[in-house]
Amino acid sequence: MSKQGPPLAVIDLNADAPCCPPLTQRRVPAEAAVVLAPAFKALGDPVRLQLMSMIASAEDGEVCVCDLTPAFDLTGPTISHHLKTLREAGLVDAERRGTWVYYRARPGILRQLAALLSIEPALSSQA
Amino acid sequence: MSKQGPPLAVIDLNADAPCCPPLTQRRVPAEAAVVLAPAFKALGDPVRLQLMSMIASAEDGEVCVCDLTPAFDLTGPTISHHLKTLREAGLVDAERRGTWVYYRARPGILRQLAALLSIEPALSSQA
DNA sequence: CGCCTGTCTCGACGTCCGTCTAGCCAGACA
DNA sequence: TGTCTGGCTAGACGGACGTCGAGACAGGCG
Repeated sequence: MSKQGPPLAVIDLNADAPCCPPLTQRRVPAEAAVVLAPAFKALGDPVRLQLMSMIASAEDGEVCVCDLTPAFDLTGPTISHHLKTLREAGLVDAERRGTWVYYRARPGILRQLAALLSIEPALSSQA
Repeated sequence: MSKQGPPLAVIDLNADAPCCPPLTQRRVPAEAAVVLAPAFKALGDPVRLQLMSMIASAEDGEVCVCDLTPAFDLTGPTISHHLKTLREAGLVDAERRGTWVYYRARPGILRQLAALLSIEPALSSQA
């Protein structure tokens, strides 16, 4: 392990402020690309994109898995697998309350991705 | 073929206006998810994310492949393959001029993706 | 005209992904 | 306490993906 220090830890996907300027303005650093790419990858499936949308647009900010599963022509385990992928990508959080499991979006990383793709300059806290 | 009208053709990834409201506001329709997911998938690789960034942030709006290849520890064919993936996802355009091939970003689809992830309401209708 | 440089295409190989079936665990209710 | 329902995990299989090497094609230059 001859890693040269911890240059990766600085990238916080849950921070409110974007980690990097939009990719149209400056080349994305390799470290940031390694961290952010899995999030894009997780959204790179039609089912997961819809799941993410259903979770993020939920009225109460959260959705029961029991409402997610019947919306697709897929078995329960498959939906569960996709939700796990979204969870491991840091896009959603899961919480069990009684009988049901509820999923909730993490706005921080969504902001990161949006900022990276945005055409406008990053008008956030960083001066 | 008892399709009720053409619901798929309306999704134009190169349009300036977003095809759908942000995914935090309304569930992404299945048709849109099928069209948009491949673009996210194409960005779901660290190499392609950096390639996309290098192309989109280029000074002159375009980059020569000969400037892209040496930036990675990968062979020429592999970079070419990644560029082809970006091309097939509609994210970039390629043009041969003389000896070299130049790549250029397509801002339309980038806007689509950014709008989909944005937290703010869609300020689309305004031209 | 012939050679050189730059880039893409094709084929191959190992790995990862999406989906399924089967089975297990946790909580609710009688 | 027994049973039912909801959701996750484990294992397997077919297909797609990432990478490479070899070869082909286009353009420039002497």
